[in-house]
Amino acid sequence: MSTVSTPAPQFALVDVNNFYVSCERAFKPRLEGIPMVVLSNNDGCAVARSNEVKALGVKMGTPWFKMKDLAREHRIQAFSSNYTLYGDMSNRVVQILRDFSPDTEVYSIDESFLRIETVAHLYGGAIAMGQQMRERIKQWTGLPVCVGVGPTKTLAKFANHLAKKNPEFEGVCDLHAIPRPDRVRWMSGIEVGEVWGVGGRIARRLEVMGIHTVLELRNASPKEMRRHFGVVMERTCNELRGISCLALDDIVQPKQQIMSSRSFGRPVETIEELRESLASYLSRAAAKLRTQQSVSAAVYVFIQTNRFNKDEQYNAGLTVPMPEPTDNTLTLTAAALAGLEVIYRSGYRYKKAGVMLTLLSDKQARQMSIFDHAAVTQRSTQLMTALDMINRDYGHGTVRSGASGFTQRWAMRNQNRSPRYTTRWDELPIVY
DNA sequence: TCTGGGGTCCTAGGACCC
DNA sequence: TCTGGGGTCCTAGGACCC
Repeated sequence: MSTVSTPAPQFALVDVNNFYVSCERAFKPRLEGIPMVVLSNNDGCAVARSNEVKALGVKMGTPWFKMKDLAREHRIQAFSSNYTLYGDMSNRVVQILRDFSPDTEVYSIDESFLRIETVAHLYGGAIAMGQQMRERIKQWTGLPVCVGVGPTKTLAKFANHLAKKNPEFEGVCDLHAIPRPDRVRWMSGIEVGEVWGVGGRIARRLEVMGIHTVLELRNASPKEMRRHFGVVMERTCNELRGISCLALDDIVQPKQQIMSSRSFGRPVETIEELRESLASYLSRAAAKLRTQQSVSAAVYVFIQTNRFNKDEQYNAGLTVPMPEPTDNTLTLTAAALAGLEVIYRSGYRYKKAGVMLTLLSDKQARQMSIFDHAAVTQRSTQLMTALDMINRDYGHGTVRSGASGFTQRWAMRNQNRSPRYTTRWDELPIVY
């Protein structure tokens, strides 16, 4: 009989408050306290809002043109998104977190899960550990984070929500440290739609069943949840009860599909411009494909008109199988453009186009086709490696296929992007 | 004039096989 | 006249996430 008891799992969820907004503020402290938003690609929607803007009732995803009046009235500052900067800041936060616990899952650009049950005591417990994470991340990157701790991922998310919304937690909430009656009170005060895994659709159906709050979902029967909504909801329900069903995904799995698409800065009608844009998206997707050392056996290409317009709509997509899996930008581009020829119809004003690489597999393990030619494959790999190196060192798009065009009049709008402070020598911040 | 982009997992139902 | 049923694989679509 073993006398060694494994400690119960303890998950921490660390997320950066208003991540994109906070990244901008880290380099322009004068923006602190000023209402501001960061806009999606094409300066379309607000995808990050400062607390001041949230207080004005602006919802996530509000189109910028719809809030212009409000913006004028309250002097809301708007920034175009600067993904190079955000990606780099995100990596810095993850580096810091890995020092606290090696069992770290990077869940999204601004959130990580950590398993902390074996290390929390080194810092004086979960709450003290959370406070030290906050301090170090603030000091080293300038970013504010909140920490939620619980026995399951779903409860850690819930705790994080409490930490974010309620100042009395001082940015760190450990559910275990909250007395039971208080936990019940917190759970009964928050809408069921806030639970991780419960989206708008399911929340509405739950409401009809009389389940309105987190507590009511926690107290529902998991079996019944499964009957109505499937295994995902059964798991969510169990996780709320403290039964851990979702493990930490600390090993990064290669993506199963890689997408690149954009809305155009203005309507596009000609096939020439669609060709250019698709070639340019494809080179991004293929570069990502090579980064994860995969090859793709099929390219999906699609074009769409503006669904918000009253014009006649045309949406089309086509999957083009590759004769053999490849990571070569030029081969994949040829396939995508062949697909475009099939689906293109003239006479429409296109708003968006994109490509998706699918049927991905590991490049090393790939089956050689009988037509495969070692020398050809090797030349292709060398060419792509050189391309990736140049674009890495001199900025993406430095070397690209001629098919992607030179003027790129279809390119997205991006009117107010901040400098890429941390990744470009010529855009370094200057301190006077 | 202006409305993002990139993912995952699950399930139902059809195709196909024996 | 009688015209099965179960298993597996694949795909499309729905739901969710940030």
